[in-house]
Amino acid sequence: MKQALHERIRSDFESRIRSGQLQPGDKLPIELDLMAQYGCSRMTVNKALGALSAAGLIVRRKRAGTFVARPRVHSMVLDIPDLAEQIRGRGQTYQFELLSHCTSDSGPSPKEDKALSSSCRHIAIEGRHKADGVPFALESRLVNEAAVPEFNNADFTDNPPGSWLLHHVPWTAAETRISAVASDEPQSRLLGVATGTACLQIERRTRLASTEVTWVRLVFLGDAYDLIANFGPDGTPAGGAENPVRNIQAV
Amino acid sequence: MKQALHERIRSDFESRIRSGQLQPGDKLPIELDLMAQYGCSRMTVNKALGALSAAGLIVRRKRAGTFVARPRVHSMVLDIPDLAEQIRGRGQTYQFELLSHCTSDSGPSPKEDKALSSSCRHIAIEGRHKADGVPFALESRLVNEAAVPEFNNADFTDNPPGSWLLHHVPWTAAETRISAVASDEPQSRLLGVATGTACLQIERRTRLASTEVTWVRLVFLGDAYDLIANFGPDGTPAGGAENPVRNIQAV
DNA sequence: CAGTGGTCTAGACCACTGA
DNA sequence: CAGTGGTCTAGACCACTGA
Repeated sequence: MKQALHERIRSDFESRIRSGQLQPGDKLPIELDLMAQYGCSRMTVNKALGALSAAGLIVRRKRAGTFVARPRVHSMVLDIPDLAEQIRGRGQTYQFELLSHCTSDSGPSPKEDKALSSSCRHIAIEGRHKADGVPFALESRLVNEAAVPEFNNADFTDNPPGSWLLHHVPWTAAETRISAVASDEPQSRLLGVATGTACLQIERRTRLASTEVTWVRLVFLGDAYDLIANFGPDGTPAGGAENPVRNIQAV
Repeated sequence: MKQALHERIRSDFESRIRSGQLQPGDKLPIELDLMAQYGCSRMTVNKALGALSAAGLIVRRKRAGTFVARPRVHSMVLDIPDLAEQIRGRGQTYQFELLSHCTSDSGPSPKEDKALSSSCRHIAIEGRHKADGVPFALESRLVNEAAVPEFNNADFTDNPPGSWLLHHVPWTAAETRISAVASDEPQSRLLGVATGTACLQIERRTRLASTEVTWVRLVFLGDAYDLIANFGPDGTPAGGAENPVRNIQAV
């Protein structure tokens, strides 16, 4: 496949920056020079540099020129694992075990009162994620029935509800909260560990425009699960993350 | 300040998508129609839609047209807090307490053997983060002395080493690992909690091109700290995150 | 005040792909 | 095979700002 010229210019400079050949603060050639170097019009050069600027790799200042950005980090890119895919990628068997599944007209249980607005019918799911038959995570989920009518007919033996939703439901925004918690008594029983075991807890609310679609809380055994985030300057994903699942066997 | 036309077109459609007025799968007008609507040239329309496409909000297919994207999440944007800033933003006093600070020619301690390549001189720091005088996190850090010669003269009373490095050292890539751990005995003593308390552990390696700059491990009290991530389709930050620090008082 | 980037035009030819 | 987006040109005028 033939590469567009603006894309070649862009990736030329991206690799020079990522390799360290161009370091933060270094000056790039002015557009006029790049036109000559690449034998193209100014718009083509401008498109390439505009993309780098939008990605935060360079900073452009009138009259002064174009420079490699000094990174300021306020965010990074966190890879979201597909649980089933991850486990299978490690050559283990993945299994989702449905523990409970009910539809409710009333508001959510007190514990989850802020999860979804209580005015809508919702489906509540509890389940357990297993790798090679050993549980490594618990899932509590609420789904807005109005937003996802087909959810009740879904089958979760091969793919967990999260994967199913991701592939069947459009959404526009999500908020995730990551924290460490000590497992309580029921959780410990389901996970087969001592009460108070350190767990990584991930809570997420997903919306389609202003409609709440689903809320989920995942509780992972602390010594069985990691999240990995990579970033270059200003949130640009720099490299590929490897498998977030560390040592499921250690469970 | 006068807004560029391509930017106005871009934000017009972004808000229509985020508000739900345009939903995933909906078709956008073709470029020719948009030229007429906005009274501009095709390049201007193309630049606006190109930006939305690069952000993953729309999908463009030849002959078929332009459509609102069905989000596929493989990543999300995680806000990186500046600890001192966060704490002070809550009206509490922030303090970093240096517990140890030494320079070493030999390799890192066995525990951290993979942290930085042992061939270089490095500075090792141990410290404690406090909010209103109460410890809420521990920090272990290695710094490549060759990459950051000024580090030894830095003062960490007002700003922790992480903030100092962020503002003084250029870097190009970082990798972060997030997990839950149970505090060990020395950690528990320093944090003033029982051994085995659930903690959120963040490990990060930062590089400038291929040179390792610093490695850090932060251990937060689980009930004192959250991370929050927001995302729109395909990793686009959708909304602002609020303060990641939940209830420092609860320590 | 001159150098640099920001934006825009009015075209053009091409590549893809779905009706 | 025709509609749509992808890319590119050779200009233009302007806005900013640092030498």
